[in-house]
Amino acid sequence: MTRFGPTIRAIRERLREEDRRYSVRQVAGRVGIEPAYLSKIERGEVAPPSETTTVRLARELGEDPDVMLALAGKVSADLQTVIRKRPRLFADLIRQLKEAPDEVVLRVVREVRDGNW
Amino acid sequence: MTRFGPTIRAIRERLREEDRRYSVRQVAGRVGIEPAYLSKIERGEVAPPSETTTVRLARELGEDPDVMLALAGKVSADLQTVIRKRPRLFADLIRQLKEAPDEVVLRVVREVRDGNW
DNA sequence: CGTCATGTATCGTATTTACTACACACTCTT
DNA sequence: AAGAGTGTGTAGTAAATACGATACATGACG
Repeated sequence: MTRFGPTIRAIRERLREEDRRYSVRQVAGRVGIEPAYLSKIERGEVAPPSETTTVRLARELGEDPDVMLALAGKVSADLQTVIRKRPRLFADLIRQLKEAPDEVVLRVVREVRDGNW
Repeated sequence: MTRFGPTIRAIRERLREEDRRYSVRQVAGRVGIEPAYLSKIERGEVAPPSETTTVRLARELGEDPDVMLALAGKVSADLQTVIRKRPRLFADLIRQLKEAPDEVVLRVVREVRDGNW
């Protein structure tokens, strides 16, 4: 059901065509897990790894951690912390934006970024 | 470390002063857990319960589920789903609003609610 | 005084999460 | 042809999660 593994594999293999340092073994080594484990992750034989491992993997492969976490079915712990500090506010906000088109969300992001509060 | 248990206890005891149906046993019964378990939760002897149980408990006690989940150190699964569908967008938005005062967030919520997209 | 309800102590467990360790077969290079 | 490197199969595990079941002591109540 999860496309996490295959996606990782695709990205790694793409990188590997230009750089031999992107073998299962070497990547696993740099990320700090066992090669056999990475292999299983890539084939979806096991569930996606922990947040920490997922983020390290994302960085190693030059991908956006938040996107990879999403593929792994997770939401970064630091985002959760922000939400948990003001649950009503953020719950409302997120539910409000649930169906909103990308542009609307983007406009809000920019508005707040540039906003002089 | 977690104020979840004591908060639940306080709320339940307050309700109980006016209604005997808010004993550990009866509440546990309606929520669908063992009284002994609820007792341990309230005293913080065990970690806060699962999302499902937390939400049922919140409803039973007339409290906001999102707030109770926050106290339990969790973020509602449906909010996480929303975020996971557009991780970059929502990650940006939330980090952007991390330090923003309540009013600013509130203004955004209203703006989007009334917005005619 | 008996019984009924209260909260709690104790013990146990199924399931999930997140991995490690080792060995093996195959391929590629030199 | 030998060695290095490649991916993977198999087996196992420590820790966390999320509870259930039973029994027990205490106090209130009629």
